[in-house]
Parts: sequence; structure tokens; C-alpha cells
Amino acid sequence: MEPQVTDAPPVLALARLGAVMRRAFSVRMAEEAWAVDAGLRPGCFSVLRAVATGATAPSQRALGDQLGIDPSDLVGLLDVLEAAGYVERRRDPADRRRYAVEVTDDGRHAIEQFEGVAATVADDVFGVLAPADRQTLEDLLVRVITAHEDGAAVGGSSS
Amino acid sequence: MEPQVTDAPPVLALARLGAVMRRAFSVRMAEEAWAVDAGLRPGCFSVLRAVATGATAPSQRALGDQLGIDPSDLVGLLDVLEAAGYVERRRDPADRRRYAVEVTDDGRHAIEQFEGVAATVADDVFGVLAPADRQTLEDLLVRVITAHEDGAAVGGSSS
DNA sequence: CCCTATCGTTGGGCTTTCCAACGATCCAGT
DNA sequence: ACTGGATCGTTGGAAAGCCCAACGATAGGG
Repeated sequence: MEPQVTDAPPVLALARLGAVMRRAFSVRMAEEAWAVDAGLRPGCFSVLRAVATGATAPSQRALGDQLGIDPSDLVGLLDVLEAAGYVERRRDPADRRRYAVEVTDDGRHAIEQFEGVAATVADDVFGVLAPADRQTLEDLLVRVITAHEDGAAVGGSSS
Repeated sequence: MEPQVTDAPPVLALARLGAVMRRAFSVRMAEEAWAVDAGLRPGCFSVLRAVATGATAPSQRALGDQLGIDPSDLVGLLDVLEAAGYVERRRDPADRRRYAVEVTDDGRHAIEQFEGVAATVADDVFGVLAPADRQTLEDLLVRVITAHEDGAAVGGSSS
């Protein structure tokens, strides 16, 4: 049998795979007391890591553009992160409209924690592949993702 | 410096990429009159193609299990597809609880249409890679997806 | 014949995502 | 110095997707 389960352009299938990963991550994270107590949502970790990996403390708009998150949604995510003590909002002295978002030591520690959880999820999803193939897949994915993070919206809001 | 733009387990980044693809597909599909008139939503096409590619006319439960879609959500998607004339719900004579969902000729034609749109989206997303790398990536993704379609829930509702 | 399980369906709740508008602040031109 | 337009963060609400609980209709086993 084997009736062509997925065809050439697996667009919606990949979308579904992404949703599955997000949900799996959310479920695993719900078991971590430190995350639940702080009210951390899945999106918080994307933001936290973007803040930590960026060279300089970015503004919220720069964060939103990089991650493709609407600035209005970023507010709530940063509120949670700041309440948890993982980031700090400081006024940019050069432009007092902006906040310079900086990660704290606790924030860096939290990143290590949740990356362990992410690794578990990745094992569940990519574990079906041989190690070499898995490495190849992850490398290619990172290339695609970083290419689109650099500011190229795919098909959406071209105002 | 070189602060690791994306780390080893790109879990949330892949989730975001999937969301971007879904949205891009939705936007492109909103420009197609035949799709808008029928009220087709992104999920409809996953279902339609699953019905068409399956060997025998599946039941709605089988469809939901295969695609990871809740049976309750499948109802609305099939309602739209049936109203558009792309599928037909026939009572399974052997078990009158079940519907045997069959694709129509119009449905097959619609699949060709929307797969062209999906190819456009795939070009936008994967076009940043060299053709050989893109082919490798798509092959590996298909392998991962099919492996999880065969009935292995990743992290969520494992009863 | 009865009791349990399954199928499709309905309804509701939760989360994420997107969009419009508003005060505060910066910048350019006069 | 003042003013008009643009940008930043924030608020509020709308829309869509996903998941769970419950219900009638039907099938199957004791």
C-alpha cells in the first residue's frame, strides 16, 4: 500500500508539525513548577532567548520584528518575564520612547532550564531519524529560519 | 562574541515557521475567488487531500486520527467541503454509525488548484536554499511527518 | 434483551494571533 | 522655539484554531 501520505510541497503538514511541537513543549513545560508558578507561556521563551542572544539590549520593536511577534503581544510576554525577574526594562537614554530590554542572571539560568525541555521535545520529534540525518535536518531548518528572521516577511502583512 | 543565533533544539523556531507557512498559505488562498466563495479554510485542504490519497473512503474518526484533528473540528471542515461539492458523506452500509467519506471529481480538481498555491508558498519559504539542499530538507521533513502520522502522538493526548 | 463501546455531532472554553487607536516621545523644518 | 509628522510602547477587542465534555444513534457481546 503506502499511499503517498505526503506529497511534494508539505506546506500544511509542516505547519501541523510546528503546532504539534509547540503543544508538546507546552505540555512538558506545564510539568515544571518554576515555569508554572511564573505563569510562563510558550512564547516567553522565544522572547527570552532572543533577548539573551542579541548582541545589545534590543528595543521591543526590534524584538517583534525579529521574531515576527506583534508589538502588542510582546507587552504581555515581557510583563511575565519581568515579573519573573528574567529581564529588565530600562529606558534607552538616547531615546526615551524605547525600552532597552536586558536579560538577568536568573534569565540566563532559566534559558538553560527550558532548553533541556526543548531538547526532550526535539528528541521525540526528530528521534525517528538516524543521527546523521537528524543533524542535517536541523542544520537546514536553522538556515531557513535564520534567513527569514533577518527581516523578510514571507507572505503576510505587506503594508 | 558570535552569540548562537539559533541553538541546537530549534523547537519554538520551527513552531513559528509552521505558523508562518500556514498564514502565508491562508493569505495566498484568500486571493483565490473559488476558495473564498466556498468558505474554505486552511484545514480543509489537509482533509481533502487525506480523503483523496487514502486507498478506501475513510471514516471521519480514521481521518481525525491520521491527521491529528479532533473529530469535533472535522465536522465543520467536512461540512464546508461537502457544501462545495468536493466530498460526499455516505453511510457505511456495514456500520451505519460511520460515514464513508469520498472525494468527487470536483474535489480532485480543487486539489490540483490548491497544490499550486502551496508550491508558491513553499518556494517563498524554502527558496533561500540551494535546490539540492531544499530537496534534502523536504525529504527529511516528509520522513518525520509520515513517521508521526502513523499514529504516534508526540507529547499531547496519549490515552 | 440489556449493557457497554464507538461514531458523528454540538457546545463551550482556552490560547494564540492580528488589527485599530491612543498618549508619550523624537525629529525635521521653519 | 514651535509645530507637524513619525515612531515606541501600550490597551482593547475581534477572529481563528485547538481541545475537552456530553449527547443521541448505532453496533456488538453476554
